[in-house]
Amino acid sequence: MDWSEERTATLKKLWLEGLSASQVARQLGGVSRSAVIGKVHRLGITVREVPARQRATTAVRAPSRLQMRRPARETTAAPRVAPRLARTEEDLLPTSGILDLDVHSCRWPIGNPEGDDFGFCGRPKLTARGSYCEQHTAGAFRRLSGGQAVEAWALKGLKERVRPNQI
DNA sequence: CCCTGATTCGC
DNA sequence: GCGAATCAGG
Repeated sequence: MDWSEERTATLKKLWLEGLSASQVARQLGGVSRSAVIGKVHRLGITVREVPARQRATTAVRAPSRLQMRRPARETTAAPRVAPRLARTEEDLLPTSGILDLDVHSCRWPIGNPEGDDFGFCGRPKLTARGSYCEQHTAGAFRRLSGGQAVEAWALKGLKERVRPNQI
């Protein structure tokens, strides 16, 4: 079995509906749970629209599959320097809903996750491994007149609900 | 033991 | 890009 466009779409749909990896695998047929998880990661859709009632894990890194220790890659980690506030409102306009996100989309969350306006920046990511576009990565964000320097989405109270590097 | 997702890396 | 193997957990 290969990941045809159709099967990929089905996977994406079921996963975002909140089915577990094994459930998705059973429904698709011909693929293992691992295959589904691998594909989900490559698609960059780690966070689901409807979280499973029991999220089994809390994002722990697994050691190397072999004994071999290699230098830790900095792949899924958020940028070391947290992006700052947007300088203008235009910078905050989302271009993507969660269904539009792909591997190359900036995952900066915008709006209220429980509201209709919620979306993601969606502009091209600066690097393949990173999470954000150039603006959201590079410190193009400035503090507002208040003087505070924190992520815009954190200011809106989203921080407790959204883990940007896993979206 | 059943299950969950996360991660690595040979292929 | 793919996914088995292996990890940390519920």
